[in-house]
Amino acid sequence: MSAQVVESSGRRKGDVFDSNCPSRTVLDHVTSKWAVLVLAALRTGPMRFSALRRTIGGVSEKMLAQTLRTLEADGFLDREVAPTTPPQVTYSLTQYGAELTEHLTGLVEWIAVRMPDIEAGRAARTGS
Amino acid sequence: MSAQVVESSGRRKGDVFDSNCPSRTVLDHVTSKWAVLVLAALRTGPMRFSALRRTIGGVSEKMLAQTLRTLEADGFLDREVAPTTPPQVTYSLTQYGAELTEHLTGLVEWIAVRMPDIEAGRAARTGS
DNA sequence: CTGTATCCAGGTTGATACTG
DNA sequence: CAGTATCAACCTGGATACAG
Repeated sequence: MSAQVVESSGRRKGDVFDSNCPSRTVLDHVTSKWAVLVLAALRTGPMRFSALRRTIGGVSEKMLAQTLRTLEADGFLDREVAPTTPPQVTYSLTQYGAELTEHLTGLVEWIAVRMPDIEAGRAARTGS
Repeated sequence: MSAQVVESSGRRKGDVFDSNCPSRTVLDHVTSKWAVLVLAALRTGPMRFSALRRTIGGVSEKMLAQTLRTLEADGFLDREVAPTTPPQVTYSLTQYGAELTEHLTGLVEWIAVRMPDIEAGRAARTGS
């Protein structure tokens, strides 16, 4: 799993530490402010644009659309348009998206659970 | 684990979907471009400033220092200064930092492993 | 409803120079 | 070595208006 080709630079292929590696681009995409929340929201099932907008507090239409397009281009999201009037667009996780989201939600839930301890620690350091 | 207090807004306490929740701040910190890489780098052991700078491709001194200060304030990093000349500053993960990093590296490694498939999928969509 | 286009303010980043 | 200060450039992101 960690046995990989070593280049002259001393970095491994697929290494996120390499600023020229494509995986850095993907990493930036999925760890972007809104992408994390979009993926987390879709984890429980497909959602429409407006539902995502309502679920994710503080997101603008522009940022949501932009994030959705990026994630779709990366192959993490499927976009399905119902030819009705008005149109209904539903987003869902692809298989890759679902795998990715498992890792992300693990992170998100850990933060949610540990948040009280984190804040307490911060307050203690500020106080001392 | 998922049983939490429901507020009038319909959001759960500690919910990252709430734009006013402190956990959103922490989430933004740890998913920021450089924080992910700093934490991943420190996973294998303590490192000094210059070593981090070398390891993480493309990071500037300013951004590295800024990221380190944020993570330290959040309680994920310890900063130890050796009173020598020139000074040597070593960074290491706290217990929280180590837990957090486990989740992050899971994500990072998944991306590294899946990268070929992701790129192939992207190429296929572009071509069609 | 689900976007896209445009404009613009503000924050983030990087280069550079400087300090302990 | 390990930063901090400053400044300009870039990009992000929000508001608004408009389109399919």
